[in-house]
Parts: sequence; structure tokens; C-alpha cells
Amino acid sequence: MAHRTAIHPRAPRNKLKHILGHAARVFSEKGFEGASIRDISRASRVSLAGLYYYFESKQKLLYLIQSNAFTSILERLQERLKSARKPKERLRILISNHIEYFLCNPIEMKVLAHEEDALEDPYRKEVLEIKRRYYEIARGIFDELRREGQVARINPRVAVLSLFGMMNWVYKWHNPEVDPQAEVLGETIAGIFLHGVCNGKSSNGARADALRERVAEQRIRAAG
Amino acid sequence: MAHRTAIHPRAPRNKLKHILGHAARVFSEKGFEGASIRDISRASRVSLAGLYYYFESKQKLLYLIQSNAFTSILERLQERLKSARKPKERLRILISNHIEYFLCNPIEMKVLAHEEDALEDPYRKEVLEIKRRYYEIARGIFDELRREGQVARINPRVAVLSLFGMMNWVYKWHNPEVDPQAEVLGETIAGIFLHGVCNGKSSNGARADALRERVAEQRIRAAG
DNA sequence: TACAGTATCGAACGAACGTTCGACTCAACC
DNA sequence: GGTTGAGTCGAACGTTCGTTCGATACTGTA
Repeated sequence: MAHRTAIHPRAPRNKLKHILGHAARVFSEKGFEGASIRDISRASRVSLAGLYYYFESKQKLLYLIQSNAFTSILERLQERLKSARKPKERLRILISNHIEYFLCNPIEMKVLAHEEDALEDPYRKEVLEIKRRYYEIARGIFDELRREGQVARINPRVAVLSLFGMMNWVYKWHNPEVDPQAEVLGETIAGIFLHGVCNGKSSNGARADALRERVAEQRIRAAG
Repeated sequence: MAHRTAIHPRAPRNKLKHILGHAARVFSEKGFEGASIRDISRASRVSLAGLYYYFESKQKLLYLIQSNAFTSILERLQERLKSARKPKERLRILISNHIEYFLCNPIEMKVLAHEEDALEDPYRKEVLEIKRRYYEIARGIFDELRREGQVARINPRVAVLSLFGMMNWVYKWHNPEVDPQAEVLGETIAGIFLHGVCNGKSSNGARADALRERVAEQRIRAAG
């Protein structure tokens, strides 16, 4: 009796993902140190001991969340960058990718942005290494832009890190009910940064057309 | 014998300041939740119970640190703003004041920027109120700038909060041995923001500016 | 039927947590 | 000399922490 199905339906092979999702939410709400494994147990409805079947320590749990989020934003960026050559366009892709990922995954990104110091040293260095690669990409694009003579004289490290400041601070204030969606927000930040950093030269006509098209689309969506 | 001085020299009337300083350092290094009162006791060389003579709870301790730092940066700003009328100049003062205070008090400012969610609700709202006043000043200056017609039509909330993003992110990356001092850093950020946000006198930026105007219009219509 | 392996959990471990209490010292005033 | 009040602390309170252990249930294979 009660043999249900051939492949038994309870088997939760993606239970780690399930736990990671709830853990990220708890971390984002109470902070890494402020959140207890018991909080995560309650949220994910997995017993305290049961959790440790899927990860070996609280540190490792945070590492998995951060590493997954960072790796996937980085991979998505590299994929999207393949389609663009001009540095201005590449920078816009980086910014829109970043903002879009931030607003679609606010929980994971808050944990990533807010809890970087909470990781200890076996894990900390691994996440730092991904972050360094991410920064190097942005820095590389910015250097191309400078090589093309489109950038005013400015400390490039400060410029790029200020851009990250604008982008990463978003999690502190963005309210989906009041603030622009990813696309417009990304364009706004890209606009501030590119105008802010460029010496007035050759604006990109194709780019402007693309933006005009998107604005029109949004008008239609807003009207309907 | 041993009557030392009339006003006895041991009397540490500023011992609370002493404790606050060490506590801020510990909070900035380990985070509010990650730091224990015992850590602060060790760092300040005041016994565990002795600490509670000067503040009533760990929450209150964090509140005192944040409130002191925020109040003094706000007061200094208001003092400096008296000397300037033109909005562009006023915005530069706000930025340089912010950055200077950040780099001169990196510990307190890290606690202020990083531990805002750690405060609970009697104290949290008070700090939030100071923060709101601070934001309103920045927003007010930005609105003056717009009224003078010097700003491209852009979502002002996004612009001002992006500026705060650039400024507040500094604590995550600034290295005094490599990076510019306060004055140059402030000028750089002010340059990025003001160029980024102002409608260029050069004609080639006009097209993109016009589009940004329409993005902003569209957003305002959708929100209102 | 027996066995191995996966998944799960109640109960407990020792350590650390924020906070409190009562006792103590010492200078200042009566 | 006796009292007061600010300042200080050792020792303990009860609670919660991250983690572990041993037991149990179930599934697929021998």
C-alpha cells in the first residue's frame, strides 16, 4: 500500500537551494552575526541538526550564498559583454547588468554588499578574489575609455570605485514602489557617471536611439 | 598625606568619551552584533560591570556613538553652509564636509554607515530623523540647482542618493596610503556628480540630456 | 530478508552572550 | 568620626549560541 509513485515525490534534491534562499533572507534581515542558525531552521522549516547535513558551518553557509550570487552576476556580465566592442557601450552593459541583478535579487545582493567582512579567512579570500576580478573588468573598460581620449583627467581608481559606490548603495534606499525600475535606474546612473567623467566629446547616436525606443516602450506599458 | 591635588586627578569626567571611542573601534572591526560587551571591556580596560555605570545597554551604546557622530557632522555642515549662497558652491561644501569628516573619523563613520539597521526602535527612529534632516539639506541644495536651470531633468531622489552612494561607499575602499586625501577626493566626487548631472554648455550633450528629461518625466508620471 | 546509504531530527554539549547584584574604595561634607 | 554618593568590580544570573551525537525512517540493491 501507499507506494505513491515510482520515483518518490519527496526527494528534494534542490533542498540546499531551498535552505540557501531562506538563509539569505534571514541574513539580509538580521545580519550575519545577528541571525542564528535557529532562525534559519525556523524560516526554512528544517530542523537545527538537519541543516548541518547540507553545510558544515555557518561560515560555509554565508560563503555559499555570497559565492553563488557573485559568480552568477559575473558570468552574466561576461556573457553580455561579448556583444559589445565600444567601451562606452561596454560600461553601460556593466552598469545595467549590475543594477538589474541587484533589483532582481535584492536579498542576495544585500548579503553580498553588507556582509563581506563577516567571512573568515579560508572563505573570505575566495570571495575577495571574485570581487577583484569583477573590479578589474570595470577598471579595464574604464581604461579603454581613457585610451580613446574620452575621459577627463581623473584618478581612475577613485572614478571606478565611485561608480561602484553609486551602484552598491542602491540596496540601502531603493523602494520598488517609488523608485525607477532597473532599466531606468541603470540609465540614470550610467548617465551621471559617463557625463561626470567624460570631457565633452562625440555622444553616441545609436545609444540615444536605443534609449529613446525604450522610453517609448515604457510609456506604452505605463499607459496600459 | 597623599592629598595630591585639590581637584583630584583621577576623576575621569570624560570616561564616557573614552569608552565610546574604544567601543566604536570594536564595533567597526567586528560589527555591532559580532562585538561583545566583553570585547569592549577588554579594549577600554573597564570591567564588564563598570561599563554599565556609563550606559544602560548595548543598544544605547551604539545609539550614543551614532548620534554623536551624526550630530557633529550635521552641525559642522550647517556652520559651513552659512558662508555660501550659490547652490553649486553649497553642494561642493556639503561634499567636502562629508568626505573630510569621513576620512578624519573613519571608525565612527563606518559604524554610522554600516550599522544603521542594528539599532532598535526607540533609538533607530531618532537616528533616522537626523539622517532625514541631512538628506533634506542635500536635496534642498540640489533643488536650488535645478531651479537655476543648471541641471538636466533627472530624477532628483535618485541623483542625490547616488551622490550619497559615492560618498558613503568610501569607507569600504579608501586606503590612506594609496588614495587621495580628503580635499582631492572630495573635489573628484564633486566633479563627477556636478558634471554628471548638469546640462552641458557644449551642444553635443544636448541630445542625451533631452532623452534623460523624458525618462524623468515618464517616471514622475508613473509615480504620481 | 538483510543491508547500505540518504535524509532527518530530538536532545544535548560547552561556550559565550547581555545584564544584574552586592560589595568595595575613596574623596567630600557634616 | 560618621555619612554620603560617585565610581568600580568579581561573580553570578538565565538565556542563547554554533555545533554534535545517536537514533530513526525510508529507499534501492543484494
